[in-house]
Amino acid sequence: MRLSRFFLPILRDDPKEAEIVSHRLMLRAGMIRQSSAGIYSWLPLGHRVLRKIEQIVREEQDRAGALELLMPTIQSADLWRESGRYDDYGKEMLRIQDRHERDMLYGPTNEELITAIFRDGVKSYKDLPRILYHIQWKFRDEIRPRFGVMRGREFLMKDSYSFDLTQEGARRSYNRMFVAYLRTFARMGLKSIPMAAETGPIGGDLSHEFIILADTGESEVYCHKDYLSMEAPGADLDYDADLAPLVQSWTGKYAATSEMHDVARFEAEVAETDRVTARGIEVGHIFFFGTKYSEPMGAKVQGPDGELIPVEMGSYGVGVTRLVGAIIEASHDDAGIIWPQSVAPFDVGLINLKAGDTDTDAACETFYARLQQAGLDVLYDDRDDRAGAKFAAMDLIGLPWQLIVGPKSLKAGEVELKERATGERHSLTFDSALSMLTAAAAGRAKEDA
RNA sequence: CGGGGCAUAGCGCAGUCUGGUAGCGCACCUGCUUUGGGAGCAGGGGGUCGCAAGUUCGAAUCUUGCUGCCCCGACCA
Repeated sequence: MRLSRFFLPILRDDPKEAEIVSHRLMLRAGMIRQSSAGIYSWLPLGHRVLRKIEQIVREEQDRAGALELLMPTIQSADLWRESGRYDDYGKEMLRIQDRHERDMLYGPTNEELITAIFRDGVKSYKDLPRILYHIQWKFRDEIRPRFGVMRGREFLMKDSYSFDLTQEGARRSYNRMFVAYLRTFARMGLKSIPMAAETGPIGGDLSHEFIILADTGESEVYCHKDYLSMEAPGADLDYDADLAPLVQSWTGKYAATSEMHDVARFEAEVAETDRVTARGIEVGHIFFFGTKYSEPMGAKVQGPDGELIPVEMGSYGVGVTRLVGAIIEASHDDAGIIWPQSVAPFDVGLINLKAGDTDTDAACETFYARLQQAGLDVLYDDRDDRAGAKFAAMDLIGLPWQLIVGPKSLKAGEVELKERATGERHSLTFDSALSMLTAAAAGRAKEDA
């Protein structure tokens, strides 16, 4: 993509309404614009990141055996009356009427809808277990939206729902999603830690929040320091194997958000030198809720003995739009965003330091073509602008690599390759730079495999 | 929903107290000079001053009502 043809409305000054760093940077980098409180338009740069995150989530869901579908944003109130939540949900739910004055709502979540779909389509225990998911816009009329896309009213969410015959089966589904989440967040360059969360109506230990650590995170978290060095399972993981030991290894030590924090337990279970107190952002939440919806809504299957059994369900959410902000909170510096390679809107920014100079232009055109041929996503800054302005813009939007091409280095037969994360710059031939870049991209592809 | 604040050009702001027909920086357009970390000079374009009513010869400025947005708290992926 040539920057001269792209839509990238960068702001030099901080918009005053943006308090936290991710919100400021997203506005300044031309990723989003606010439409109204807690509702945002995603501009091309932001949209690219959103799609990349969505795709990683999708791939890991698929890998774990979940099946993608797509449910509507607008739902009928009748379904919610079946579960009893129409009256319980309160003002967070956006209620609307169609032209026939039928009560409708903009879905804040999809338990009712998925349960209805499931109940109409599945009658036998032989069709279990299943995990279904979709990635869809939700609306929750938060009392006070804030922090940009981190707590918007309209947000993109991946929500999965598991259906099992027994609680033991539900635990296996839960473990699948648990492990899928470890991989999902790791692929985005995030350190995520599962933390025990408030258990639902069923109780038990099947509820976890996935927290990523960021200095500017909204909640205080406490955990054993071993979690910081644990590696998410690799791509060779067999989801059909018994995942319980793996889940156990990620839940065996102390980890809690401030709501669940128990100082006495923390101090008893974790040696003083192993205690970590940090700040975190919740990016995923998984829980088991048994027959809460299947019972009242009649989602039952026939068991081997012919009896009707309400299915055991769980639900598993990932805040896709929130992740965009969360990644920035976890990865930025004074100059701007620092995208992990896997979610970066482009792999590399090609900077023409002297647009209009025949030799430099020609070299850049060649490099641009060759980078693309190598399968790299390139943002080519071909604008006639000052070097400083180009550096500043490229640092702000945070592409992982900058390939800097100017007459001086060209004369020496070289280009400069700058790594955004470290600021390190290497002078080298274009061919060497190209192999470094393709190696970095290959590394990313390998993680994905 | 309680408390506080803001609303003037794309962004950041001044002007409001003391009414006289809108200004600054950045961004944008044109030209010249510049050119490796947000250049200089000159010339330009862009605003129903959030909306509505009122007071007045005259309202960004005063009065009343409304709306939107932000911050702090209770709630959340």
